[in-house]
Amino acid sequence: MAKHQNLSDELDAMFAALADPTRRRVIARLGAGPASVGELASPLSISLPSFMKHVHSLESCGLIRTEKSGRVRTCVLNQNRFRLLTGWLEEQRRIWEESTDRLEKFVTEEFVTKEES
Amino acid sequence: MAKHQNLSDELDAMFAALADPTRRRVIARLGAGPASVGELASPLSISLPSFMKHVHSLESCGLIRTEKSGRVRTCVLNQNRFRLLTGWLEEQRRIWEESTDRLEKFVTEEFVTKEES
DNA sequence: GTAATGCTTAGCCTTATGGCTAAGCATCAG
DNA sequence: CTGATGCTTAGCCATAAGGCTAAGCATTAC
Repeated sequence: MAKHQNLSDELDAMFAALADPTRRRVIARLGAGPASVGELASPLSISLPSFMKHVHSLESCGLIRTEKSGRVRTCVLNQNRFRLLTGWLEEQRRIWEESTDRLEKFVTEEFVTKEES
Repeated sequence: MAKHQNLSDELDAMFAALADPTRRRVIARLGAGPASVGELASPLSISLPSFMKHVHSLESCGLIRTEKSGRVRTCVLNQNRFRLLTGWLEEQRRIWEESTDRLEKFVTEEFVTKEES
């Protein structure tokens, strides 16, 4: 039930979740549509208990949602969640582009100043 | 000297590097321009040796570059490196949008078929 | 009702991560 | 040349991550 904490903790969990090729593969597979735990695990030479840890990691950071029906647990991608990631990355780009702009403005002003003198 | 491995390992390292608030703070600060290790560490109640581990983590995954001049090590952001991340994220989006398109096409065709019959 | 299926729980093991202190080493300032 | 500065190295420690096996527990198929 642990609901979303602050943004920083959420980013921690999402970036950590994506820092593993198995979990990125799951994400990529789920992009094509929902799948059961068994379907997701079968192409991955790894035991099911180990695989379940990856599923929990992805679910607890919100990147996927899962639901159990009968004995089958189905996983679906939660696309909205990716906005937090792209949002952070875009923010970084904004910061450095702003700073680049300032530098260019400065250089231009210096240049003009020198030209004028 | 360990040069870049395969894309998957590079993504592992970069996502892992970003899964830590201290390192994200460093990235954000460097967006505004280069800084020395000391400048970066001073606002962060953490020992210098501990902080250096974060610097190394960021450098070894390529997100920053550093250079030592005299006794000062200066760090700069390596913006290009972010393309690998945004590239992967965009690829995921492409996958799921493609699949959504296919679904819409299917639904439309079903609808047309039923209308025609 | 029995057996197979699909996941789950429990618990163990090894390695990686991220913090620390203490001590070292190369510059730079005076 | 001596001391302060700025980073570095070495090494310790606690916790978390990610793998495994063995065993359990509902559901579904026969």
